[in-house]
Amino acid sequence: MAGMTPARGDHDARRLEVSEGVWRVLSTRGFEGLTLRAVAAELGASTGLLTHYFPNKRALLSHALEELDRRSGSRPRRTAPVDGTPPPPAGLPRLRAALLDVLPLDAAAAAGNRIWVGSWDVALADPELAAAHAGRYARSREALAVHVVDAQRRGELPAGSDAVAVATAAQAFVLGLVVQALFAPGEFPAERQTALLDAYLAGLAGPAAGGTGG
Amino acid sequence: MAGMTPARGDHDARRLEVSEGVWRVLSTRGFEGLTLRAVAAELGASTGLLTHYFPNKRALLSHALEELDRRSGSRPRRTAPVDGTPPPPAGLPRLRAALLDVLPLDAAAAAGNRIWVGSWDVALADPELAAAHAGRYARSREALAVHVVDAQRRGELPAGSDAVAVATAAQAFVLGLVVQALFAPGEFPAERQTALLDAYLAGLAGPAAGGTGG
DNA sequence: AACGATACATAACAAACGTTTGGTATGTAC
DNA sequence: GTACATACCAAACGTTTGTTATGTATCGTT
Repeated sequence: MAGMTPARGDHDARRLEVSEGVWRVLSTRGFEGLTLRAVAAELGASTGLLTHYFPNKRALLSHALEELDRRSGSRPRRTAPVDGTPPPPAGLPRLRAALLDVLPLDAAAAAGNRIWVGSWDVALADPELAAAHAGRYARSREALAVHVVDAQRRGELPAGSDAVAVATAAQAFVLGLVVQALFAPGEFPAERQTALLDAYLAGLAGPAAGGTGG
Repeated sequence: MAGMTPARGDHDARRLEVSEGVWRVLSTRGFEGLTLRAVAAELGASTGLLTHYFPNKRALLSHALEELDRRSGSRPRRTAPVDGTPPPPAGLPRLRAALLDVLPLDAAAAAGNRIWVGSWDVALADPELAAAHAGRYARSREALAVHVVDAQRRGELPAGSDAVAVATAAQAFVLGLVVQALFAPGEFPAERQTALLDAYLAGLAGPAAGGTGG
């Protein structure tokens, strides 16, 4: 059953397999090492296969990044787990879960984050990719802001502060922690990352007392 | 014996001019667009000039990054300004100044940060560069920790918390803010970056205001 | 004036790159 | 069975890359 007809699902499935090869090359050799030949070798195929499913290298890369975003973005493990585990209650626990989802707490998350961090160089030099990235982070901030508002309604976070600002700051915090953890994985095991995040959230909840001018 | 060859300073000065060309190419075209010919064209010279001052491309890049680090790292504008302005007092104000120095508050700082963020991809794929980066961030954290300790001694920050953890978290915060500001400069003008940082610092100072003892 | 080192420019080099081309095998439609 | 589209592989294309080789002008020293 190999090399079959064009059932539409097969085509998209094959494109996803190719994207997985792209991920593997990116996470080990970086964008600098992303060549069509490297991806083809990773798949045990030829470059002809790649050009058959994608018009050019940019399309190959864009699709891989979009697919990676869908994987780790629209289906967060901790916010809405796939197994029987119930999701954390709305409000602060769910904000915490969403932020934990970003961190490189295991090897798979580290590989994904390594790709994401690596993509920043090429994205900042390519307006189209830059817009895609900016949109992604804006959407992520909005999602976090919803959790912040929930937490404020429940009294878990001070009600006076700007929810969007809190969400933006929280995302900045985890993004920066990702970078540091990738460069010094030995110094940033999962427990330390979690502890740092919890300390950050405690700082948000702590100064509650009423007015927050500004 | 003095000066049998062209003055040593001239040689190093020329290497720095070359590095400036490297910066210009990196900040506009990214690491993907860093080629010897691009740098040569940027300098209005030939690739022969580059190979005369650097043995190969990696050395060219390493030197440019080290020089960039020395520029923005060992000579922070706000922490120890060059003009007559007095430096901010030790403790929390100086911590704030050091963190502000990281942010892309003007075009020059944005260009430098864009290079730095772009370097992460190639650095994560190159053990030698990765070690250099990890060392840089570790040193930066230590410097921040000193300011945190100062602030704790002065009662500007709660004395109970781990100074290294606070410094690490603060660096994560500004690093992540850098990334978001680079991708959405319109949404993150200097005032907003400063406001977000000040809110973060207020959160650090806030929760212990009364001193719960111990 | 002659010399050797320095400071480049010019040109060539093999390797690697993204892309194109031509071919084969296989499946569906009629 | 003919016709046509899909799914690839293998090879080649022209370009770009980092690097090397060669030439030449300049300058300090003798």
